[in-house]
Amino acid sequence: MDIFATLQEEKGRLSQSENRIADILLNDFEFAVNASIIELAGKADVSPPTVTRFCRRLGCDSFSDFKVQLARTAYIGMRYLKPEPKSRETGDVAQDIITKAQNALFLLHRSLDLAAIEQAVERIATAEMIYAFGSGGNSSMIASELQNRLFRYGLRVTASSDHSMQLMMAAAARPTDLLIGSSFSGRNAELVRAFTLARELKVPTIALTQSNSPVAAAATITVPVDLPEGNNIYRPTSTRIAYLALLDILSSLVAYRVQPQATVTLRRIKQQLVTHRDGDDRQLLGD
Amino acid sequence: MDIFATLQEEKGRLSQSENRIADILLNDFEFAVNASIIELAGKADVSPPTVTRFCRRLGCDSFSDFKVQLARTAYIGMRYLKPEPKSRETGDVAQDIITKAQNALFLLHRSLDLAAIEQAVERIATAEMIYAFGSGGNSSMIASELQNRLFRYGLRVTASSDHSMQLMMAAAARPTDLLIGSSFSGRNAELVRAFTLARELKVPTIALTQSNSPVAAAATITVPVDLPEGNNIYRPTSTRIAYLALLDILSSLVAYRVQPQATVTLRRIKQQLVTHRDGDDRQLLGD
DNA sequence: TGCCTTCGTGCAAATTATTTTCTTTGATCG
DNA sequence: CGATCAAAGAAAATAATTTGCACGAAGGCA
Repeated sequence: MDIFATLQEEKGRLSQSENRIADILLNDFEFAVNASIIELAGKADVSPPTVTRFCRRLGCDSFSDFKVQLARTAYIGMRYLKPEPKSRETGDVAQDIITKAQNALFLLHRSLDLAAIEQAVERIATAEMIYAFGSGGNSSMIASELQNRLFRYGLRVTASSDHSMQLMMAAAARPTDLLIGSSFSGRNAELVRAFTLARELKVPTIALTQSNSPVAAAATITVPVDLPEGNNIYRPTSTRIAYLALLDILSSLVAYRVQPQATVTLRRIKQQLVTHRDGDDRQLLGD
Repeated sequence: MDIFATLQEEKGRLSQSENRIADILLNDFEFAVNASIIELAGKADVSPPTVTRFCRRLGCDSFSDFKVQLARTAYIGMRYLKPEPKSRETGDVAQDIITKAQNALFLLHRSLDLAAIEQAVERIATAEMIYAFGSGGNSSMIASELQNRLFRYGLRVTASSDHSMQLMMAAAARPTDLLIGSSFSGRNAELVRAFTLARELKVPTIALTQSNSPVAAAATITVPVDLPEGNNIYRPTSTRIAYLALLDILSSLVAYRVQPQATVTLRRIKQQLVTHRDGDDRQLLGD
């Protein structure tokens, strides 16, 4: 549990003075991590003991424990408050992208719906056939990644980014099968259509998408991904990285769930690769 | 600049006592961030002043500044020392994957070769035609991502994951064109063959791969990605996320480089999507 | 209305942590 | 074999943090 999450929860229950401290944390965070308790107290117009009590309230042992926690979290967690990269220099752009990506991961982690994930894993692990759908570049990558992951565990899976094919596949699917669809925006109307058809045919569906979106509404299970998008049109979507991490989580859990089968299949795949390539065993399962 | 990087540099120039302190940082990091100067000094069998001097040496103002810096960096930077997730519980697996991903990004950032990136960007921005190659699931994703990104900026690009096609395309390419190949392992022999052919034909090549690998050796420019791989076979590769971030960096820089052209093309693509879909302007460029 | 309790707060003292200064030790080099 | 210097500890000085206590305001209850 990180300190900003706790702060969020406690907020409202805080007193006036404590609120002033909280404001400084949120507004002048750099100052807060570097300041001593006296400086911080001074800036918030409270006495040092009040700061100590504030820290305790947030679940820290002491002021210095508090600062450490703060520094930990904030390295990642606060950066999304900073808008745009300093310059177009290579180094700055790189820094900005890395930070945003780490941040997307941080926010994803914070907002993960574990119950939904568990349900989804169960469905994936037990489906007789899996159809992974996604279009538009980003989501189509997610769909083919799903295929790329799941077939390694011995599951039957195919991916499609073609709307017509998706509809036809949905029509061909059976109630023991499973549709998984990804939509970053949640407003892919064709995916909604495929999901709706699946519902009529009693084929279960999993959506990886924004909650409260048309796609989410049309699915049996929604694994929500709710992230703020940056607004630089050149800088598409650290969201993609969050989705990929979510895929990692899902497929790792699926792997554990179907373990014996997965080990055998992986070994077979690896053997194929090694025999077929240059015999170096260190290589990855798929380059 | 983070503290572990500094530690790396200074190492060797440190005295005996200072080395003992450094060891504790590296081995029992959790202890180090939480300990007081006295506890830390005690554990390292040195006096408190020695610890203070050590902190100064590493570029910090004081011990507490040092702790803050440490906490900041280490939240991400040290986790790769921790081997495996605590359990197979959903929450732990999620935590583990997110951490590893953040970590891969951290390590990527630390090891980025900015000069190589700049050279690559220049080549990409000025190529008449770009061929993106990658195979085996992971790298093929990178190749198609490259296509997915670059075409948006008005560049001419195609991707292939098919070895035979890659060879034929390399044979068809001209010196004003560009081959970009990705290989996580660096030992994709077919990619080496395509690059070698390109070299004979004076077609420039960019490799996104491990340095000191056959693929790197065969390329005109190598943008190195050197990351330690986790060894859980079920958990393939937060490396993929690092590659994707690198792609983000490259393509953002390319976008800046070819700006006017990029804006026009993006607007056209967006217009197509909006007209074609449900008219909601908030959607992403490609779902 | 008036008393009592509770909570939030600051002050000052006590405690603890950190840094500075001074000194010793041990190694290196002419 | 000293002279010099870096390294490191001891003790003192300083600064930071916490604790104990008391006061005052707000709200509940007779």
